[in-house]
Amino acid sequence: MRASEKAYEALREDIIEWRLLPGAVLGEVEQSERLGVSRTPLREALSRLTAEGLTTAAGGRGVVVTDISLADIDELFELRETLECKAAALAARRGDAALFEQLQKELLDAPGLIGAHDPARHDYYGLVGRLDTAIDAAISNSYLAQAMRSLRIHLVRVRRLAADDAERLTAAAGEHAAIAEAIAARNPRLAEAATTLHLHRSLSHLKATHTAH
Amino acid sequence: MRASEKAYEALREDIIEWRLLPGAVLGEVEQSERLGVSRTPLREALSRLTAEGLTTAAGGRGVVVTDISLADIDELFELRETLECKAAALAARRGDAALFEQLQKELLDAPGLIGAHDPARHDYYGLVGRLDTAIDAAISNSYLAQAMRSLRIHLVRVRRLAADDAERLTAAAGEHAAIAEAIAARNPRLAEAATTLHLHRSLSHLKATHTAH
DNA sequence: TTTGCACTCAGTGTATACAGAAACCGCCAA
DNA sequence: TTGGCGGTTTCTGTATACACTGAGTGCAAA
Repeated sequence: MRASEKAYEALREDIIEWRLLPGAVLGEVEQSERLGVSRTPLREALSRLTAEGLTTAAGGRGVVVTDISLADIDELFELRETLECKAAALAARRGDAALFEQLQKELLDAPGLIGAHDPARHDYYGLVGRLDTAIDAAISNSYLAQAMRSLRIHLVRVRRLAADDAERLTAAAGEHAAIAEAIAARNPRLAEAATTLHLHRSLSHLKATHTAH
Repeated sequence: MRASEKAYEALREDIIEWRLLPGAVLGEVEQSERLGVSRTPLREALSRLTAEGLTTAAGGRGVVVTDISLADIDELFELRETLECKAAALAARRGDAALFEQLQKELLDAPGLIGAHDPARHDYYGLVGRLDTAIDAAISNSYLAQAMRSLRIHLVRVRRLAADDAERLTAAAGEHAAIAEAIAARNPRLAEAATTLHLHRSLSHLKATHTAH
């Protein structure tokens, strides 16, 4: 793997996992020594992070990890609803019904996954990730897919703020199943509605746990 | 101005103005000599361009200018309609009515600008740009605004393909005026409808002139 | 005591040298 | 004639040295 790639992955993980907190200054020399690469590939990594919005250039004094406020989360979900509703509707028109039927079945069995001994919810998030991937492929619109990918980077970071309690995840799995069902049924409006519902519930849960802290 | 910024602007202009055609290979040494900067800032410029989708990394052999097919234009407008309709609706809810009333008036007078001796349509595009900026500001959603900005980079490039005939520009000015009017009237659904109409007409015109070539 | 200026230093921005990898060309063999 | 293999070459990827800018601090003067 290229050194710049390695540095990028490492820094992104550190930011998403909240090991590097908002406001932290990422000096080029400091980080290049920490990650064992030279300044040139590290600069490239910082450029990518800044372009994605995970860091911001603090004129002259390195880059700092961007903060995420409650207002940001609202904005993020506003865009997310716009993009994902459109994506779900398009997937319902263009997607492979059999694939989404299969995903629906697996999602209905997801409560079993959540109950299992998997602290990181690896299986569950993997399944949800497969639904995302399937939708991305079904919409066959690279620009929309790209916009959703760049959005998900921020969402993963926000997700870490919320308590991943089993109750919410079980409900979320059901909502995801409803989305998959609507797409499999080739019903764009229903897919949109199911997505809207899911996102509103996610946001409510997020805000509830966030304000609790 | 920083050398990397200078290189980025120069390359972006060259690509948008179709001086660097799709498929053109941008070698680091070659371009750094042409633009009078060293390879390091040029690499940063190429990274940004690739992140934005104007170029793609051609594994091992530099980066190449990306092509834009008719299918790409369809995808681009699919995303554009999604984002701009949402933006227009939000602007209608949150925007400053007086500002958009003013813009509407100016847009209704735009046919005068188009008739004037201005081969680059500088005044006209400036006015449309002010409407875009006003909407960006009104939505007060940095993520949505960012998504729209990255989209516009590609759109400017596509616009150069279409013949900027006075007839179409005059009609477009009227459509823009309708959008501004709907926002000023604080009517989200109307703003959305006006935007949908405008984008469909733009796309039709684009396709008509494109297939003519 | 406060304000302004200059000096210092840390850190980025740029250039360049070197290493490694991938593609192209030519040659040889089947 | 064509396919494969190896050398050469040119490119990117990385490291590092140097320059310049901007901020912080300390001292002096009002």
